[in-house]
Order: sequence, then C-alpha cells, then structure tokens
Amino acid sequence: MRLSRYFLPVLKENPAEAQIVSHRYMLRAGMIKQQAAGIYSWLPLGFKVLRRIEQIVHEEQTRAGHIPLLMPTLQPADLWRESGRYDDYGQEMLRIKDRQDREMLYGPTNEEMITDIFRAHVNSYKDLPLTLYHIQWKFRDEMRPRFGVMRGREFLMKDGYNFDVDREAALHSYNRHMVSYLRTYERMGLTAIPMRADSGPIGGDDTHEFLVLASTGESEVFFDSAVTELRLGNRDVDYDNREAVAAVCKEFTTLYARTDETHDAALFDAIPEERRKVARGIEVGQIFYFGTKYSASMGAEVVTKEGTKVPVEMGSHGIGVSRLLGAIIEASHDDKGIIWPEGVTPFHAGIVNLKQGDAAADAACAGLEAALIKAGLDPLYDDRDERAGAKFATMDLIGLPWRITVGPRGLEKGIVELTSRRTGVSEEMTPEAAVAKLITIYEGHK
RNA sequence: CGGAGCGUAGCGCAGUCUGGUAGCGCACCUGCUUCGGGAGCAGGGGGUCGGAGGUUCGAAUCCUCUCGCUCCGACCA
Repeated sequence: MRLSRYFLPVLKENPAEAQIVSHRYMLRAGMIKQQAAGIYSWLPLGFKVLRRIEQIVHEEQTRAGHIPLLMPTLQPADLWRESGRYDDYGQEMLRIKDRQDREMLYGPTNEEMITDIFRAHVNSYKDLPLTLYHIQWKFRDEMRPRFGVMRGREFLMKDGYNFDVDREAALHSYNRHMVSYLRTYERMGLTAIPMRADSGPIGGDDTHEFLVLASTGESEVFFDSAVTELRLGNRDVDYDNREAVAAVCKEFTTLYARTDETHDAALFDAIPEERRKVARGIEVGQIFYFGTKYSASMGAEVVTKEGTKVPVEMGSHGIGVSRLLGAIIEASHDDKGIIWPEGVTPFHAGIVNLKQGDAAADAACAGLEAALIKAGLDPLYDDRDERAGAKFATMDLIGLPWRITVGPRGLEKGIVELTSRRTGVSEEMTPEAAVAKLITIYEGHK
C-alpha cells in the first residue's frame, strides 16, 4: 500500500477525551473514530488490526477442533425468557421493539441462542462432543463506557460454546479452550495469565479469566511472579488427548494467580515474599464450565448410550476481540507511539523514502515494495512528499515493527537501513538482504 | 445511577466573570526557499459559538429548558 493513496488520518495532538495511552494512540494513529459513547467506527488501519486478530482467533479455534458459525446480533426476547435471564440481565441489555411491537434485544452474549440451535438439531450422544463459536458484535449498555475500545458498549467478541455428554468430557472441553487461548494470546505477542475468577451473571462452577498485566487494567490481580515466566511456545499439543491437555492446564494454573474477586490472602501469603505480586490487569478472555444451567432450563437433551435422556453439559468461552487492540497497545508502546507485535501488525514493514522525487530513491523504494509483496508480505510505502522527520514520526506512531529507510546517501553505497521499532536498532544492508531478513522474521508469524 | 465538569473551524484551545457583532496554534489551499527526526517566509479558505426558547437596542457571553460528551464512584468481555 502506498501511503499517498491510503486513508490514514493521523493526529499530531492528543484528543482531549482520551485518558489512557491505548485510546490516545488509536485515535492519533487514525484507527478509530468515536460515533457515540462507547461506539466506534473502525478506520482502515484499526480495521486491519482487528481483522488480523480475528484471523488468529479463527486459526487457533480451528486448530482446537471448534466449528465457526454466525448468529445474529438481534435476538427475540422469548428465548431469554426461557432461561430466565430476560428479567435478570437488567439495564445493561439493550431492549428493542420492532414494528409489530415484538420484543427484541441486541445480544450481549449467545448462550440461549446457541442452546436453541443445538436442541433443534442434536439428539444423540453420537453427535458429541461439539464446540460451536462465532465472532460477532455484542452490545452491553454499560453505565459508563470508557477507555476507548477497552470498555465500549458495542464490542467484537469471540464466543464459543461446548456441548458434551458428561461432566468429564465437558471439563476436557474447558481445558482445551484454556490451551487454545494460551496459544492465541501468545501469537499476539501477549502474556495473558489465566486466573481463577468469579462466575458473575453467566453462572457456573469453574471459570478462569485471562489477564494481561498493565498499569491501566481495571482488575486488581494477585499472583506468584513465576507465572509470568510460563510459555506455551511451539509445543504441539494434541487437543484430543485429555491427559496432555490437562497437563498443560495444570502447569499454567498451579501457581497462585487470582483476581480480587477470588483472592485468598492466606494462600497468597504462603508464596515466598519476593515472588508475591500485586498488580493490575486487563481481562481479555474468560472460560466457563456451567454444566446444565441452560440445557436444563431450555430442554437441550441428548440420548445416551444407555438410551436415557440427559441435559447436555455445556460451557462458554469468550475472547474480547476488539478489546485486544487496546490491551496489546497498553502492553506494547513507548512515548512515540504503538509498537505492534509481528503477529498482529497492520503492515509487516514500512518503507520510508527520504527524498521523494529522487530517481534512485523512488526506484529503490518501488523495488522494495514489489519484492516484499512478491514474498507474501504487506508493506506500507510512505511515498508522500513530506520531510524525513514527518515520515519517521508517522511510522513511529502507527507502530510498524520494521522500517526500511531509503535515501540517496545510502543508495550511493548500495545500502538501505532496516530498523526495529521495538529496539530502535538500525542495520545497514542491501535492499535484497533487507527483504530476506523480513521474510525470515515473519516466517514464524504467518 | 450518584457526584463533578465540558460543548467556540477537522484537531487542541482562548474569549463567557464584566453583553458591543469571533480569535490563536496545528491541519488544509497557493507560491517560493528548504529537505537524514513533525521546516521557514508570504498569501488564502473555512465557524448557524451543541440545540430551542427567553431577557436586551444588541447574546458565544445573562436566564430557562434540552441534547451530547468526559472524568470520579458503584457495575462489567
């Protein structure tokens, strides 16, 4: 993409309404535009990152054997009367009447609807296990939306629902989700710690929240500092192997890590003092096992091997997709702007032409752009007729992890500069070497 | 929903107390000079002062109502 033809409305000054760094940078980098309290348009750059995050979520869900579908944003109220949540949910649920005066709602979550789909089409234990998920816009009419996309009223969420024949199988589904979530967050460059949490209005017996540590987080968290060292890495976990999956979960949940809702001071104090940490975190996901809470009230039953009917065992699992944009920026930025992890960056590299209009520089940039595209990468070439400083400032702000700087001075020696946004370290090399190095860097992030 | 603020050009703000016909910086347009970390000079365009009513010879400014947004708190992916 050439910047002169793109739509990237960057702001030099900080918008008055943005209080936290991720919100400020998303506005300044031209990623979002607020349309109402807690409701945003996603401008091209923000939309690109949102899509990359969605893609990673899809890939990891598919890897775990979960099946994508798509449910509507609007739901009939009657479905929620069956589960009893229509009255319980409160003002946070946006209620709407259509022209026939039918009561509708903009879905804050989809347990009822997925249970309705399940009961209509599944009758036998032979069709289990089954996990269905979608990535869809939700609406929760928060009393006080804030922090940009971190606490919007409209937000994009991946929500998945597992259906299993018995508790043991359902717990495996729970564990499978935990591992798939660990992989998902690591691919996004995040350290998200699973913490024992409170079940809240969804209800249930077992639940973990995934927290990204950040000083601006809304939750207070207590943990053993050793948990932050744990990494899933490139381990090839067999998602069908209950013991293997459970072992990973055990590894990640044995050390103390809890939110303030479930914090136990006695257990916490048993940790060696130097490893005892109190910090703040951003919740980027949550998994629940809730058994037959919805299947019993809504009549979602399957026939077992023995021929008896039992309500299906369920759980639900969510990832705050739009919130992740904010969480990633909170966890990865400096005073110049965003620093995208390679896994989610909107463009793989920026090309800065220091002297637009110089024949050699123009040709070298065009050549680099073509070579990167040919290699399957997605570069952003700043071909604007701007001074070097303005181009650097824009690149730093929008946070592309790698920048190739091209100028007449270097070209005389046959070299360009490849600069890491994260470390600031520049290396001089030939254009061909820069392309080769970028290909290598991104091999692990495709 | 309780408490506190703010709405003036695309963005950031001054002007409101003390009423007199709207201003600054950035951005934008034109020209010239610059050009390896947000250039300089000159010229130029753009605003129903959130909206409605009222007071007044006259309202961005005073009064009433209303809408929107932000912050603190309680609630939450």
